[in-house]
Amino acid sequence: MKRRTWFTIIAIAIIIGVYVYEYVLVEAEQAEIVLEGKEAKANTNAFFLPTSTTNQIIHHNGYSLSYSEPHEQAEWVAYELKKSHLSNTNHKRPYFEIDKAVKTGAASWRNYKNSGYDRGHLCPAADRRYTKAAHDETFLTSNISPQDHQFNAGIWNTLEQKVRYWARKYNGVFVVTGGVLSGRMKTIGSEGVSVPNYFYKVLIDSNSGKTKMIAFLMPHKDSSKPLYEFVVSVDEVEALTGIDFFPELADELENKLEASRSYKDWSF
DNA sequence: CTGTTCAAC
DNA sequence: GTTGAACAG
Repeated sequence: MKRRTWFTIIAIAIIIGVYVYEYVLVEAEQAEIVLEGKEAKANTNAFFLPTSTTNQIIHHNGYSLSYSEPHEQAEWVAYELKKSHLSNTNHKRPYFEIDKAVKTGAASWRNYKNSGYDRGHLCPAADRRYTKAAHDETFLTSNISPQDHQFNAGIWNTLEQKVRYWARKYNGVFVVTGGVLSGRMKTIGSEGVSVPNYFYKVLIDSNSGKTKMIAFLMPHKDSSKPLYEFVVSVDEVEALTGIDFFPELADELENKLEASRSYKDWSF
């Protein structure tokens, strides 16, 4: 054979080799994500997970989420905030990363760049400070929603601090949170990330005596009102979002707790 | 705590 | 790209 023919054969072999190598890498990565998901699921209190209206639930080690592809964000993020999770350790704030576990492709952080909106955490970084890994895991684009800075640093931040206060006081709480992804919404970035008009937070405590719930629904703007002014029933959040929050709970208890908008069992 | 921006390496 | 400091509520 001519030397040129050999060059051609070797060149083709190299190209094929690279493709096969990359294919194997991607497969291995996917397998790893699935495995991580399974391990993570074992860590989460699956009993309290809501239903997914989007059919795409993802389990990370520190939280689970249901991703809405049309809105390029999670419809809910859920996690258990144990008393033992509360930590004062400081970790350096990392860059946000695209969540590779989202099969339909999670939003890029670039959508938020110069959008005028914060990359607002759903599972707050401050709730996962017990390890660096747990902290950094909250910096995935599947865990953020566009939030007005005054809102995020204001009333929403106040609510997040109250959740930590309750986790301390009641020996842990289970948290479900997200933006209300319905109605007319503004979008940001080339991928069209929806800007929710409301954010909600639903809590359940089954660690300190009788099971209790509380839900908050907040317009996406800062407020100086007291937190309890934003308390609604879980049923109201369900009606707005289409999410069924605690389907595994015994129906009688679920119906009773979710219909109530009383906050007498929660100390402010 | 919640974040963003900008300069230097 | 990474890192660190300054800034704002």
